[in-house]
Amino acid sequence: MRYSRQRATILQIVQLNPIHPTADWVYEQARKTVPNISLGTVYRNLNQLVETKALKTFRYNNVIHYDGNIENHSHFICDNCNQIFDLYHSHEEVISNLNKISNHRITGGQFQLTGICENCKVVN
Amino acid sequence: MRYSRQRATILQIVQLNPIHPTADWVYEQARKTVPNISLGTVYRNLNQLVETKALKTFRYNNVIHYDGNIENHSHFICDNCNQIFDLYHSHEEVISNLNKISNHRITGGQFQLTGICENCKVVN
DNA sequence: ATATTAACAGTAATGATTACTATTATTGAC
DNA sequence: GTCAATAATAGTAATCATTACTGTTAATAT
Repeated sequence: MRYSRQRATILQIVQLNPIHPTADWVYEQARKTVPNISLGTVYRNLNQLVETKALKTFRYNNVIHYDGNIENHSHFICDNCNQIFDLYHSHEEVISNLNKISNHRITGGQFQLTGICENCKVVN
Repeated sequence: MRYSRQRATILQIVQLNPIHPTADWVYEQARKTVPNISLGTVYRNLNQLVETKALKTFRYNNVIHYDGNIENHSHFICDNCNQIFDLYHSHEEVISNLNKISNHRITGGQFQLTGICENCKVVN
């Protein structure tokens, strides 16, 4: 994999903005640094970065979100403000509990939680 | 909501086939009963049935899957054969545990587990 | 029986993502 | 430093699941 300014920029944008951005958001940001970068380049590089495990992804509302946080964690999405928060808990524990009640060999999983975030709680 | 043969057929197909079918699969089945049903009708009715809580949905691999099982349950997808299985466990317990470690008010969630199913376990 | 209108079939549009292609830029060897 | 080989790019076209639109059909209340 050869160096490119575009890829470096894209990686940095996702890593410095822990808001779980979409390709389109990354594209808009990247244009500030590399004005005529193309959306295709953004998608291609994001996918490469996911492949090399520099980034993670998940899908929410039909759209792929990219995550510079590659630790094992869940996502909590506020029903009120739609912000996406990271949620740290023992995935191993949940998975080992599920393996106790199932005959499958469960090895991984994605947890997407919803509710009201701590900021919106006061209001609602 | 007025009766229609199309909607009745669609509901029955999803309810009788607990394979978490996609709109396209439902469409192909429905054509056997209502030969010139249109894909748009399938989508419209599936969405209506979700709205009236007769069906549930989840997204996997970019595609919406419909589920006649409206009980609270998770999905386990085999990495080997890609079959989607239902997984019953106490969502309440997982959620209450997460609420202990989080300041958000977590009320619901979707759990998508992966691994090797019991059928593929023998081979792999 | 008939008027009202929800639901339909068929088709066009949408929106996120991916594929294609001629051009540009990185990199390793000289 | 120069240059050849080719990975990566910009720009654009294509794809694919899903939704929207429109004139026609059919369910149902009177």
